[in-house]
Amino acid sequence: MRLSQTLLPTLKEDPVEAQVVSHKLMLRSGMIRQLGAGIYSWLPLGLRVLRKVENIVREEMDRAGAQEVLLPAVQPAELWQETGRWSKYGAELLRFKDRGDRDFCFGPTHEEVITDLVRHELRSYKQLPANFYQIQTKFRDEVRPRFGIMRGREFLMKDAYSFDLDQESLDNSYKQMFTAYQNIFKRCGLQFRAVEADSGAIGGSDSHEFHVLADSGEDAIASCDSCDYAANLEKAVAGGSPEAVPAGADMQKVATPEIKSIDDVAGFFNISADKTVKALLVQTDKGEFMLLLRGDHELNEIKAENYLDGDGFKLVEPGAVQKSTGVSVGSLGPVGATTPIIADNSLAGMSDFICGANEDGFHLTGVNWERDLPLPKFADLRNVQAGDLCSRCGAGTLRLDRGIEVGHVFKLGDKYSKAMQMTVLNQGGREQTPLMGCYGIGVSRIVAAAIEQNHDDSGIVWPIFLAPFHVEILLINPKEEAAAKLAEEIYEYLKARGIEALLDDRNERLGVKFKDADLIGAPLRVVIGGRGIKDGAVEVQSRHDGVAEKVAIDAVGDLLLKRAEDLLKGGV
RNA sequence: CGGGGUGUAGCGCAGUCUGGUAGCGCAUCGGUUUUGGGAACCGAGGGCCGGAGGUUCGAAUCCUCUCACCCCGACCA
Repeated sequence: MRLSQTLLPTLKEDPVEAQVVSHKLMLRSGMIRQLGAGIYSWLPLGLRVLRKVENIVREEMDRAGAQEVLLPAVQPAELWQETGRWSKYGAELLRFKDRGDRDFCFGPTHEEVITDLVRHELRSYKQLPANFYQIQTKFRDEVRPRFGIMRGREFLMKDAYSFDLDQESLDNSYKQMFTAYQNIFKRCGLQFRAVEADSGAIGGSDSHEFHVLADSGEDAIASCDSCDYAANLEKAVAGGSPEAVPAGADMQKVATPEIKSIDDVAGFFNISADKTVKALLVQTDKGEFMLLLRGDHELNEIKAENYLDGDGFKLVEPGAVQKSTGVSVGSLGPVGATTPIIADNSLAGMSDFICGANEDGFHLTGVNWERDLPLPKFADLRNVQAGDLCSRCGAGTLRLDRGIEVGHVFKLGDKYSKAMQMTVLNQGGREQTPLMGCYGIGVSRIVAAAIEQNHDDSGIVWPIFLAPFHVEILLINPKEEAAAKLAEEIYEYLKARGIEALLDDRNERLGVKFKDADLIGAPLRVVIGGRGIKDGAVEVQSRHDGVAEKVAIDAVGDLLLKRAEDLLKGGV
């Protein structure tokens, strides 16, 4: 590609709206431009990278035996009503009507559509297992889109859906996808980790997320320092239930005016927060519940919601707490409470703890189970913290990292196939509901994630397989005839041998070209013209380490070819 | 959804408090000189000041209503 004929609007300065480095660099390097909140146009440079990711994903999916299809982006409401998701999916689902006043949505995911297709077309167990995938634009009307392409509303996603006759076969399909995903992220040059996950709104049982490790990641992931346990924060479980310690103090009611938060309480009694117990009032369609957590722990709403198994889970507003219990939130406590109580596992061994007295302006000290209040139900309700014991091996401790979720695999079971009455005839000639799996990859998000992991102060440092170009040919001055001719020759030479080259043949000053080349981040660069050419030499430079070397003109074509091929072989 | 902020030339901003008919830097176009890390000088073009309504002799500026975008929060007892 010739830069003189390409739309590549680079920016000297960081755009004010960009918070994270990938967003800044994608704007500065002219890869994308924003059209609306969470909606972006892809310019030629960005599109090339997007296509690279897409092709890697496509190749690995094909290799894993999946078949590519393309499903409609616009979907009729009827399908979503069949599975109940039309009412359940909420405001994230972009809905609209056609001219006949019929309801439609722009697909945020495609379980319904693929199941509908397959229930009409698959009749026999002999056609299973089957796995269909597509690479397509999705729309999710996110509460708060941010970080550019990282959390956009419109984004490019690869989604795959597997159909198997029985659990064993599903397990196998799942494993195949898991392996394919590892291959994909490796080829993209990403540092990633697969973690256990909650299956969330899409539903199902087994589930893993693939996270690219980055400080700017929106998700927290926990991993054990001594075994291979890794899970996202929603799912991670801390191990080691503490031994019960016998009571040593009497229960006392203490006046605590203006003491509301756990920090206040800990400060007032001059103790650490882990000696306190906090009470939270939540509600579901099954009524109100009081949840108890150690003062220094955080509620994990997903765990609580799963445990209570009711719809409409939410924290009761402070005002409503007052109305319901007669106590303000700051003094809420379990002793004498009339709402059903569920306590986090970590409270099982606690003794002599401090909690709200269920009376405004008072707390209780020296509280003990069974003596002062009945033993409640215990459950895992909290987020793990760094340093917690590992629940898998019991020996290691957990650490927390930030991750960008780039892939997610689920075992859906028969959730959708059953709801949509998809059956095939089994070997015995009876109708049987197949089991499904679904497998997503955020294709556009990978582009951002890759930049988060591969950049320096000057710009992007692309891993070879995602690089928009393998080589940038930097022609110092197009008016310098010998140099221009040489640049053209190298350009054609590389192109003919399958090496993607960008020729900067613009009539720009040298500094501008260098800055843009750094931003764009092609792994290899050759500088042609100026003082070098008089000595019969050009300069070959690696973006990765910045090392430059003088190369004789005759040798440069082959050297670049070799360098590029080495990189492509090594996948760096 | 709640709170905060910003909309003025392609981009970044000043002007708004105190109304008088729009300016700066970068970018763009023409010219001259320059040419190994974002050049210098001379000249030029480009804006119904987010939109609608109102107040006024007069509105970017004051009032009302809207739309868009950005940030923070929605993990707290």
